[in-house]
Amino acid sequence: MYICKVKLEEALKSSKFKNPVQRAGLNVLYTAWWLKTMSSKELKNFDLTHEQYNVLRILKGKHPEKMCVKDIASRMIEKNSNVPRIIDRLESKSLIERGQGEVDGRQTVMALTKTGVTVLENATEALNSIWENVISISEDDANKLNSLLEKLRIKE
Amino acid sequence: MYICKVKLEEALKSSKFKNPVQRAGLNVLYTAWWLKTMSSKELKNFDLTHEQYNVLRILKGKHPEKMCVKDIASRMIEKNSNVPRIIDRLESKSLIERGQGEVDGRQTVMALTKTGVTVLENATEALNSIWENVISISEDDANKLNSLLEKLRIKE
DNA sequence: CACTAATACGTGTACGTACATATAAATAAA
DNA sequence: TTTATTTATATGTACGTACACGTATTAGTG
Repeated sequence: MYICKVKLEEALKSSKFKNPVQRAGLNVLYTAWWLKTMSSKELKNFDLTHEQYNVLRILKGKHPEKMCVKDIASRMIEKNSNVPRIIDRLESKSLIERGQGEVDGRQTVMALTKTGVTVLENATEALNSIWENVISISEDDANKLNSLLEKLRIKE
Repeated sequence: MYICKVKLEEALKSSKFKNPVQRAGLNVLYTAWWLKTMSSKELKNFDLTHEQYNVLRILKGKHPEKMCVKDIASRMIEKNSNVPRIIDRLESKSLIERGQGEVDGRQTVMALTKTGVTVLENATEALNSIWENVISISEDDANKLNSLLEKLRIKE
């Protein structure tokens, strides 16, 4: 049902990898694309992009407290996300409410609206369900995968 | 030296994951961003984006044969890449030469120029070196990682 | 307090993605 | 061969990223 459930060699139509480490790097990039595409297709039903969903999910973590742009940015998966623009779209869809910070006037602070909470809950349910159905890996293997990804990123 | 060499919890400032599978999914997404950002910073020295480099690398695989847009697209990591636009930029930098297909007039075919080959070789050397220095995982673990990523993507 | 530096956001630009649509050429069908 | 369909590519739009720069506000310094 879902696209490109294939070995890396088939996905890239290539079997010329320098070494297992290079193959692993490309495999991570390809798997990330696969995950993101799969999730995006589901989120489209809720008129959300992957990034907009991510911001809503982050806001939910503190709800009903307000968060500022910087705090949201620091929790995004992609660290260079241009949060103000993502916020613009969420606000125009009335999923968040935005205002100026009272303590620090430089800050823009925001929180989920009631609609935002509802949309997020529905989207999360759908997304969790998709992930459960599509990602075929045991909890045990997931733990191993987590450990290896951190080995890849972290020296020592 | 390189950004965000930290556990996922620190990177996302969150430790609330639904289960190891969700954590693994987010870990893949974050690691991919990390790899891509690291590579892009290096490729910038050659005035290339990650995607432009990818197209050059694909063309190199058949060089000096020409390839058409479709063949390149099918080998890209991100399967929705808008190849014609990436090609535009490579052509304007004289890294590839583009023409109409002779066998099939619908096709746009292209090949690396001499400059393209040189730039690619230099960029590849730099990129390989960076990956070797920054990715801290043994070949053995890389093999395990490859196997787990495919377990994640592929049913059965 | 006045002045400077740092910080939080906003915005412009180049590039890329996702997707819909357009166009030309090749292929299939009548 | 004429018409219809498919295929290969190009292009327009909305969205996001990466990065530079501008502006307002706060914090720090003399």
